[in-house]
Amino acid sequence: MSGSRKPKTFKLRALHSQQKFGIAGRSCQEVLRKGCQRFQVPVPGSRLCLWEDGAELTADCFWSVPDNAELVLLTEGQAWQGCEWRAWRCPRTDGFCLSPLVADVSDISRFLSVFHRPHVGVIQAARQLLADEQAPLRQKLLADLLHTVSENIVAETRAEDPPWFEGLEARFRNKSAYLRFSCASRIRTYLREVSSHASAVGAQAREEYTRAVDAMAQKLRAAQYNGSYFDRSTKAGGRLCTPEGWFSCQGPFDMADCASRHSINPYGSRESRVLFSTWNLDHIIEKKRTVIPALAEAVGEPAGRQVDWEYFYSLLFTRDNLKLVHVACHKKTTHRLRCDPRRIYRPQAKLTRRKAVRKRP
DNA sequence: ACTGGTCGTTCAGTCGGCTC
DNA sequence: GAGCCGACTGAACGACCAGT
Repeated sequence: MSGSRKPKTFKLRALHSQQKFGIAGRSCQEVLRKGCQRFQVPVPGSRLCLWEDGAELTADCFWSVPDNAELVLLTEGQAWQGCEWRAWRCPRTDGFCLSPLVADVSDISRFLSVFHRPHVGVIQAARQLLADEQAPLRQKLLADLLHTVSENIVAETRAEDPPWFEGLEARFRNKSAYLRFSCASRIRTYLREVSSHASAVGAQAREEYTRAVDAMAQKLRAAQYNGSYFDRSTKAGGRLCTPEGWFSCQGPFDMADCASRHSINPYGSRESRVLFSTWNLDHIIEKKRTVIPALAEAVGEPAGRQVDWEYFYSLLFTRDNLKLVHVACHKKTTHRLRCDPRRIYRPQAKLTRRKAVRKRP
């Protein structure tokens, strides 16, 4: 009879092993044989137990075990009492519930999945625990948990998530528009700083400096001050976040990535929005110490060459030279990086060629 | 009403000079 | 050499104002 049935599937692991393998068979013996082969252990003396409660898998109960049940392969002399359980009071029924303790990577993964669509009971239980909690560490863990599960990331408009907009001007009607504004505002400040440096440039070079700044300002206006970097509704490539609004720290200026794996979703809650304002756009090649002085110097000694303002534009206002970093990854020490001397002026060959083309009738 | 610019302020950190 | 202090840097925000 069992021969006509579809093979039963299991997840099998060896005792104390983190790795699990999918395995299927039409009988207890078949699964055991395949399992022994997989883990390179002898069949004689080996047996299969349910991971959950340690009960031995026998021919009698083989077909009644749920599909994809987790099994532990035990060799001679080994024993498995089942995973550890802990009791907790369910706020819904006010009765005790049992759940397995976190044991390995896949279990943690399952544990984390609770936060995607948290059961109302989980939230209530956490609230109740937090209300009575005195230990700071547990307070923090519970508060973080509650904060995470109460985020309303999907909501976009003021009507959908009024608390998110608390303290913001009425003109901001959706989250993306506000974050777009916030980014553009930061970048406008950079432009203002570049512009205000004109007074420090020698009188002769000032005109050229102002011309370069004007060109950059025009390009920046056309790009809407690159506000799209913070706007999750922008298409990929134009934003620094995921379509859901998650930003990841890009790490200190001298590192390829963030060792602490900082991340944030300012779209989730008012608190996250406020916290996000402490994240910085860090110039890899420093704006004030390096880029602005280099631009001022370049316009001062052109020697017939034309300053490549677009190169400076990319250094000052674009992600080519900007890293979004958590405040802890924002190193304020001198970066000691220089502008690329080959890119400060437009290539001479091109200029000559352009002039030549212009001279033609 | 919206957009964009300006100004003042805050905060955290680095750096160099000075004093003990 | 250690500690203090002021100047400076980098980044951000809110309030206010002017133009469209």
